[in-house]
Amino acid sequence: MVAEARNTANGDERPTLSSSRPTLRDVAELAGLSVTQTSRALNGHSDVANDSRLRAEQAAQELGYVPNLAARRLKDPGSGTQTIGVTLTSTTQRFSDPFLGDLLSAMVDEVSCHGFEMHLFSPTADEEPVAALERSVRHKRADGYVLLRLESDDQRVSFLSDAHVPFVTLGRPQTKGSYRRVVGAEDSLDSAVSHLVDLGHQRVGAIALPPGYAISDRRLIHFTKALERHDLTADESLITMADSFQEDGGRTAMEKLLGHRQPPTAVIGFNDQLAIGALAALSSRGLDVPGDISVIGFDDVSLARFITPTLTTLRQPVDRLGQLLIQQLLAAIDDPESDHEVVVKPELMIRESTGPRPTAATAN
Amino acid sequence: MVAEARNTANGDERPTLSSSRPTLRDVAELAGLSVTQTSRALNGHSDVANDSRLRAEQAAQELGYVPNLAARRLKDPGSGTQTIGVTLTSTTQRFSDPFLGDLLSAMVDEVSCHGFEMHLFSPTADEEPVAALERSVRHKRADGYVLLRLESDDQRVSFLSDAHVPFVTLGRPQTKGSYRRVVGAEDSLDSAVSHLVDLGHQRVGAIALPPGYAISDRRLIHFTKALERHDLTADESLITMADSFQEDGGRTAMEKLLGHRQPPTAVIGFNDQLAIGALAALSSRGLDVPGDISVIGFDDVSLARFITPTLTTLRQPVDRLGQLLIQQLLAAIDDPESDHEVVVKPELMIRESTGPRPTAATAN
DNA sequence: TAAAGTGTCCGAAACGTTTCGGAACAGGAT
DNA sequence: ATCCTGTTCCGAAACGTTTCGGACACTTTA
Repeated sequence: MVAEARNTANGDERPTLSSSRPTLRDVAELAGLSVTQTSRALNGHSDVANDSRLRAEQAAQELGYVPNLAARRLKDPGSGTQTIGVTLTSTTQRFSDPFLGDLLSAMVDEVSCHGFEMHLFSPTADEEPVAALERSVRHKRADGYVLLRLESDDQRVSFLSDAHVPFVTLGRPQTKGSYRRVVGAEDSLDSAVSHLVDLGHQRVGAIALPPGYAISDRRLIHFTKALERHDLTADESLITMADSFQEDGGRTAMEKLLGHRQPPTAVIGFNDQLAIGALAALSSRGLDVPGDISVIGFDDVSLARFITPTLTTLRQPVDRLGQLLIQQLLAAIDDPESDHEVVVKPELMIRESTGPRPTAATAN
Repeated sequence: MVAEARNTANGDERPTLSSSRPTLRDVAELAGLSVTQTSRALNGHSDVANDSRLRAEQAAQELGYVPNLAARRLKDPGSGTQTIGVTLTSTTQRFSDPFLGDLLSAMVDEVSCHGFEMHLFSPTADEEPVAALERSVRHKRADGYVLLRLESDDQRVSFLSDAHVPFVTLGRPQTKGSYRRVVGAEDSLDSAVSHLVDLGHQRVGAIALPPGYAISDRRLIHFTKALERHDLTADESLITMADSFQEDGGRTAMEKLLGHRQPPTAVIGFNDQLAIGALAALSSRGLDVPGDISVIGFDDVSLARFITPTLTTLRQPVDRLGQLLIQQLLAAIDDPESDHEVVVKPELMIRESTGPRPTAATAN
């Protein structure tokens, strides 16, 4: 009878498709229930009869009911936004890096698998990196955050820790605190150095990432450790800091190394873009790779297999990294004060850019 | 008297700083105003005394008041989310393309300049491309959308048009409707062909983007037009569709072209990744670029300057594209039914990968 | 003096949801 | 009859904001 009253009231064919979205009240009327019961039915509470639940669900279906998130959040601020935030450090450190681009793609996919959405933001030009994050947190835009391109002593980590907001990091900053993180294996660079030593190289140089980032320090430390483990003298002058994460940084760094009075016979770029920049520098000097000098990269971006020579590099399983980051973050959202570290081991992909140490070692 | 009652009720020193965020009521009490007036003061309405406005602002400042977005949106659904949505077509078409990565970066920057946030999403593996968009629209997650990687007859365009949701596209789909779009200049490929003709080339091949995308068709049309304009016969067999946007697609396409009984002496890849894949194919065949064959790309990703040989390519001003997309979208949000097209002209960057037509033309 | 206008203010209602407290009812045990 | 238990239901309040309509005190105009 209630249903009948509804039908005549609303017109014949269509159930109030008129203006805006149907509300819970509309569903309740159609189902012949109170708003309360309809809410409980749709949210799977226990004290609702099976029959009622069915009617409620069917009515919701029929009306194309979609709950109003604003209202829900207003009533129950703890309900969360079903959104995760991803933040970049600065406007100049961006997705030009194909590694970051791929990582982002992987994260987007994993996020939607879990029914979440992704919120992406960066500080404006005149802001501190942490400012954009503060804004997002204040507005409760996301349930948790992924921090990329960590700085050595990253303010964002301490801010989120203090605010008790869940987050996950790629890489391990110096900042103390309990949180979840995904990091590369400690000994990743060892296999690269090992490979070079097997080929007879003694003087192994490095093009390091710009200082100030957590990952820069880490890779540097593991590189020197790897050298020591192979009884090579860690010659400080064979390590050059690049001034960017991109190809041009790699090129100028390589040129600096070639100016050395006794240049290395092999060089490891701490990411693929740096290595590719190094290759460009070598090519324009007329040097042959790997004939005159061997080059190794880090990340294994898709391009590494398509340049000439193809690039020997430490492969990071970028899809898996993205998945892990999101999974860890969701775990952190469920259990805020947790502390966990997932280690992922890069794998050396041997290609054309590495070869035996040249016999007459003095190039240039 | 009201203020006095308030004070005694709340205790002496602190104005209810206890637990969660301060509300408008707290600000009002501190300012000695009604909630109504405080709201109007903070929102810059006209019927509030200067003195009151000052007190309200100061109180808000002191309490660190941040308006509750959920409540605001609940009351006034037209107020918008200050968010724009960016959607990708499918999970496999992602930011591996450095062009898309750079574009996204540019958009993120521009978005934050305008005080907006960005919402990024993609359909899950088993969804239609339009499904993720529908979800986002239903939940009113964003005020408008940027559509990338448009398909020839893109369902998302018609869906958003029908739903009267503002959006902007990169490229021009076939779907009719009035909306804003940013497109490359019609004659972009003409300068590339012109350059090759100047170098004496007669047989110019193309590695086209996979079919089904708006941009694929467009570039193809302009390519053949450019050939005609230079009185070259448009030999269909010299045009190969790549089966992906990435390097491997370019490689296999190039190999196919090399299998031609009379291969082209110059090839244009319709994006840089395809061109780089082509270079890889040529290199593994032992062919010299540009000695044996010239190669041109499209986009000018940062890498184009660092491979060997450096890549002649049509530069897309990616930062400007990103800015324009966002600006157009914001304009569309202000004026929903607008129709506008912004044309951006790519510029030919001549580098090492193009040279004179080889004298003994029959390679291989 | 009355009417009309101006500048400033406020109470109350509304947005759509969830939840608290209790009500109505059935059945079984006392 | 009375009490208890359990199931199913609902009214009303609450979340924090904006806005509608009206109110008050003054000043200007007729």
